[in-house]
Amino acid sequence: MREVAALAKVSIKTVSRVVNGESGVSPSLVRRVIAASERLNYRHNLTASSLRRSDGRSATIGIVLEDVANPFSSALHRSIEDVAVQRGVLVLAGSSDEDGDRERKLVSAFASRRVDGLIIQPSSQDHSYLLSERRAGTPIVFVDRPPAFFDADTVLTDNAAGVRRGVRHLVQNGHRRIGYLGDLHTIVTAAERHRGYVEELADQRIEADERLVRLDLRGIERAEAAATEMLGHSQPPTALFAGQNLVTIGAFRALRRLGLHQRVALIGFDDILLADLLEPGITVIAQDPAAIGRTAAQVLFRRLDGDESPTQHHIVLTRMITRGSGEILP
Amino acid sequence: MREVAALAKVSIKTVSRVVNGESGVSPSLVRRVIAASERLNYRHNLTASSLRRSDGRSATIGIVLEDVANPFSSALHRSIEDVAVQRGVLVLAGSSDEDGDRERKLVSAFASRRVDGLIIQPSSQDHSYLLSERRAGTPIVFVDRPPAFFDADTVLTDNAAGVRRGVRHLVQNGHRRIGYLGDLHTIVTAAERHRGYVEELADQRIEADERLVRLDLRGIERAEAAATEMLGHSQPPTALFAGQNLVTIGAFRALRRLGLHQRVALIGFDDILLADLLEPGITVIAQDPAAIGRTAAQVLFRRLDGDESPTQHHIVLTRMITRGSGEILP
DNA sequence: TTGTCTTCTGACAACGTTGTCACTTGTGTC
DNA sequence: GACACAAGTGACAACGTTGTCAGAAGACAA
Repeated sequence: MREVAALAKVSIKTVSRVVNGESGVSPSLVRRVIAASERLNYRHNLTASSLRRSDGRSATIGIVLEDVANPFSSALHRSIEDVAVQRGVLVLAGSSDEDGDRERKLVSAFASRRVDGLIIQPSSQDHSYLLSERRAGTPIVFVDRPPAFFDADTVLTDNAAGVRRGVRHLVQNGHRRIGYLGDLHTIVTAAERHRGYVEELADQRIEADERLVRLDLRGIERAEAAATEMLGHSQPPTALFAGQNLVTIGAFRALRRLGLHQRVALIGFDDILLADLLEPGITVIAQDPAAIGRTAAQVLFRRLDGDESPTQHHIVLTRMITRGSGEILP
Repeated sequence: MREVAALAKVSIKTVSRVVNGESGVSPSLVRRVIAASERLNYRHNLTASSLRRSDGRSATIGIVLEDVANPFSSALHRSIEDVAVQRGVLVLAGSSDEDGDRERKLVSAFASRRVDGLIIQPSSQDHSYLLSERRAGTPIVFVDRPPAFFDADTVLTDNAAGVRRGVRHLVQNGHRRIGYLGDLHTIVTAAERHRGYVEELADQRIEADERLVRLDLRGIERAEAAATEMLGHSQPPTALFAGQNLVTIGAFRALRRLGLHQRVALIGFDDILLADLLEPGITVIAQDPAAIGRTAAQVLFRRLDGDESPTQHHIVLTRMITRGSGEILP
């Protein structure tokens, strides 16, 4: 910047004004400064700028995802990015791998780089550690799952309602013995989905049968094994509800291997790429990650613009996509 | 930092030494400084640090992907992140959407934030604009596709060889009329894959038939339409090679709709989630995005560690995964 | 002419760090 | 006891910017 100022024969302050597009610089000087910048290949240093600026903004936000490569998380990432670019804000992303410790380390690394805001898909069981960030003025929005021991804006899917919708669909098709396969019960969303199953059965006056419920199924193989076992019982379910992505795939594999995929109904939570090309196509309760990410980013930027209203809790609705597997009759 | 120094009754320089883990500070002072930092909830400011540091490192790299939410790109992202975290480096990611202009804007935004290095999955047709970054000392690595008008380290898939392997597999199974469906020919990798098809047919002494080649198929629908049309000819192909992800899905849809999925062979480039659950399972030439990302990150960090050897060009091999669709006989 | 106001410009300090260098101890050697 | 040397510590400037404030130059009215 000093060199540009020297070449343009102005003070560095005037260069700063031009670079920041401030008004009150005569057109002739603006031209000279721009010409000098281009000739010297000058690039504005945002880190120095944010250090000096009164608001200290870095035009960067940090997001903690479960895994940047996981389809749900990366869809969140993309829709957050789309809102951010419109404001010239860049996104630092990191994967927590369902590990509270990595989540904390990422937040700390983001904080060291003075991000303007944080969006977190939480893994940790206790978010009181975020109090210091909050005190430093960093807005924080939680997506997909609520925080624990910490009050903050959230954007969540209505998990229980989505499951209830799917279970009701199965009941309406005449099913009474509906199996449930769920993810780790410690994950809040998984617990919510299981609650939806239990409540809908109760509402439909169908007696709960604990032999038809298997939780803590992490990954495709576990789910496949559990489904295979459940279908081998003397009174097997006539329909299955799978509470998560990979669990759905595992359940479908089990049905296929047992030759039951055209006889036992299946509904899964979360859409699956190519689900329409399978035989039968898999009926799912689809989340809307793009809407979740977009909403979260909008809430975050409103906070950055000074919105100090009480914490907001947004719910994004699910949608049932019928493709065949959920419409198999008992 | 000043406050911490005051509370610990030392100079701010000593606090700096402790924060950076420099040797030569007596244990008692280290304890006092750490205690004071914790009491004041002090957080090291990396932006100020990198501004002052002689090497100017920000412990942040920037990556330009085609789309952070696309499975191939996000797998790259994840494997780059895995290498970066080990060095305490964070990743700024952005999507170019196959648009050279967005690519340039992202690079410029990264440069303003003084990233230590760049990894680019290029969209632009001319990378000479990167000369100024190079001159500023920022190492740059290209992944998936080579740069144009610019010499830099690359990590690429051997596209042509992968396609040849698949086509050879079809020929060995007795096919002579093999259709080719490809992505935009302006994308270098797509052109390479098409070249592999042409060359392997020539090697196998099979005459090229231009009615069996359709390029510039962007997206599932286009591919589905082109495949449908090609299969309707008087002398239809007995096998199809699909040069890209979505093209494979489109081709499979067309085969299914025409009831030919058990009669016409299909091999696709790039693996597809759930391809094993379809009927038949789809045989693919699988890339290894994790290996590409890992290698690229390793090359980048070696450059950051001072490696000034001539530009390196790494090739990551493909793997054929047979699942049934490629083993259908004519 | 003088005074007042507006518009443009620049000098200087400061943001939170770290590199440089000089100073103060303490230890060991002759 | 004098001296050299190592280890620990701090004062100060500097990194590249922007906020503050003051001053110069010109326009206009009295």
